[in-house]
Amino acid sequence: MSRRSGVLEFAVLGLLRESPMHGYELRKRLNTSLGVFRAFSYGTLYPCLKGLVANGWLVEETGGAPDGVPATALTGRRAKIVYRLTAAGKDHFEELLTHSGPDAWEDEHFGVRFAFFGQTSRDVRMRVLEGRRSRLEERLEKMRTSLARTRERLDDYTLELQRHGMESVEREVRWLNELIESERAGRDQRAPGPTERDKNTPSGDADGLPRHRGGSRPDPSE
Amino acid sequence: MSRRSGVLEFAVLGLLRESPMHGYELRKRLNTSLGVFRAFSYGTLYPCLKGLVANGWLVEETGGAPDGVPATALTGRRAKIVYRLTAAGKDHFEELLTHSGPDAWEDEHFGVRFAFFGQTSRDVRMRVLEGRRSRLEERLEKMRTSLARTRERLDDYTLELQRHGMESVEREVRWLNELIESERAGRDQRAPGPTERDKNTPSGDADGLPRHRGGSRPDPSE
DNA sequence: GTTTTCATGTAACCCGTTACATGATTCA
DNA sequence: TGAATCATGTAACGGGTTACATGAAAAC
Repeated sequence: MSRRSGVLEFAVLGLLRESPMHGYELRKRLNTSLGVFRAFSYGTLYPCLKGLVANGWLVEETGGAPDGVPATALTGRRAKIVYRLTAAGKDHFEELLTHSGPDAWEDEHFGVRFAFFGQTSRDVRMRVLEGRRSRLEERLEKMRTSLARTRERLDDYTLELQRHGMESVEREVRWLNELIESERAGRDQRAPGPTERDKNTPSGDADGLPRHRGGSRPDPSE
Repeated sequence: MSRRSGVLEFAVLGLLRESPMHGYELRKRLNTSLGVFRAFSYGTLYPCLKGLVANGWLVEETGGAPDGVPATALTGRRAKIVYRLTAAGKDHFEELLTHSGPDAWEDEHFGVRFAFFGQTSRDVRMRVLEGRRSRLEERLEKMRTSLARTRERLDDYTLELQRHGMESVEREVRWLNELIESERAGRDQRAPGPTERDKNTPSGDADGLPRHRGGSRPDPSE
C-alpha cells in the first residue's frame, strides 16, 4: 500500500528525527542538504508522507495544536500540516540505520546513508563504507576486463568515455579509503550498542573526518 | 504506441548504424561499450526494438535471408532476429545527432551522445560539450550558494558529502575543458555541413583527443 | 543426456515526474 | 489589488526492472 521508496522514506525519517516539518519545507531540505544527488517532487513526497503516517512512523499535526491552541501562535505563520516522528518511527529509523542490508552500498542508497552517518555507530559506518568500496572495486574489475576484451574495436571517443568513467570510480575508491582510514583512527566510538541514548548532541565535530587539507596527497593506494 | 525512451532509442540506432545485430548481442554491447553508465534489460530492449520497427527505422531479418538463403550460412550459428537500420532510420539518426536539443547535456543523455561523437561534425561536438559544461557550472553555482546558506547547520558528514559532490562536478568541468580545448585545436573538421556524406570511414583516429599522458598533472585549476 | 549459454518475449510492478487543480499568505 | 511564494494534493503517464515462460544450440 502506498509508495515505499526506500531512499525517500529513509531520508524523510532522518530529517524529521532532527525536527518536525511540513512537506514543503521537507522537500527543500531534501533537495539541498541531501539533494546534491537526489531531487524529489511533491508528487512523490506527499503520497510517501501519507504512507508513513499510515504506518505509524509519523503523526500529522494540523491546525489545532494539542490543546486547541491555533498553530499560528507557534511559528508566527500558519503551518498547514506539520509531520512529527513518533516513537515507533524513531525505532524504525534506528532499525534502518543499523540493519543496512547489501543495497546500502548501491549508488542510489549510499549517498543518503552517508548523509545520516552522524546518527550511527562507528561499526555501522565502517560496514557501509567498506561495503561500498568493495562494490566499486567489483565494478572496476568488470570494467577492466570488458575494456581489455573490446579495446581494439572502440573508437577514440568511446574509449575516452570509458577511461573517464573508470577514473571516476577510482577516485571514489580513493575517497572511501581516506574515510575508512580516518574512521579507523577516529578517537570517538559513539554508541557501540545501536538504539537510543545520546539524544541531541548537536554533533560538534566529534568525528575524525579527513578535514581536507589542500587536497590530493600523491595517492598512497596503488 | 510503444516505449519511446530517448537514450535507448538513440543508442540502438547508433549501434545498428555500425552493423546489424540481434537483440541479445545488442544488449551486451549496450552494457559494455556504453554501459559504464547505463544498463538495460530485455524487458526494455525488446519492446523498444518493436517500436523502432513499427516506425520504419529498423527492419527485422528473420530466418530466411534476402533470397531464401538460411541465415545459418552467414554466421555459422543461427541468428534468430537480426535488426538492420533502414535508410529512413539512418536519416532519423543523423537528425538526432545534429539536432541535439538542450537535454543532450543532461546526465542521462550526455554519456550516450558522447559515445557517438565519432559520427558527428565538430560543431555539434562543440555545442554539446559546451552545453554540458555550462549546465554543470550552473549546477555548481547552485551548490555553492546553497552551501553558503546552510553550512553552519550541517554536520561533518553531510558537509563532507557535499564537498565530495562538488569536487566531482568540478572534475568533470576540467575534463570538459580539456576536451573542448583539444577539439578546438583539432586538425580535422569532418563535415561542417550536417547531414549525409562521409559514409563509412571507420573513423581511424582522426580526432585530437587529449591522448591522456600518465594522468593527473598537479591540478592547475585551484 | 544434462547443464550452460544463447535468444526472445511478456505481464506485473516500481519509483518517480509532469501537469494540473486549489487555495492561503506575503509583498509590491 | 494583483503577483509571487508558500503549501497541499492528485491523475496520468514514463521509463525502467523483475520474474516469469519458452525454447534452441553448445559444451561437458
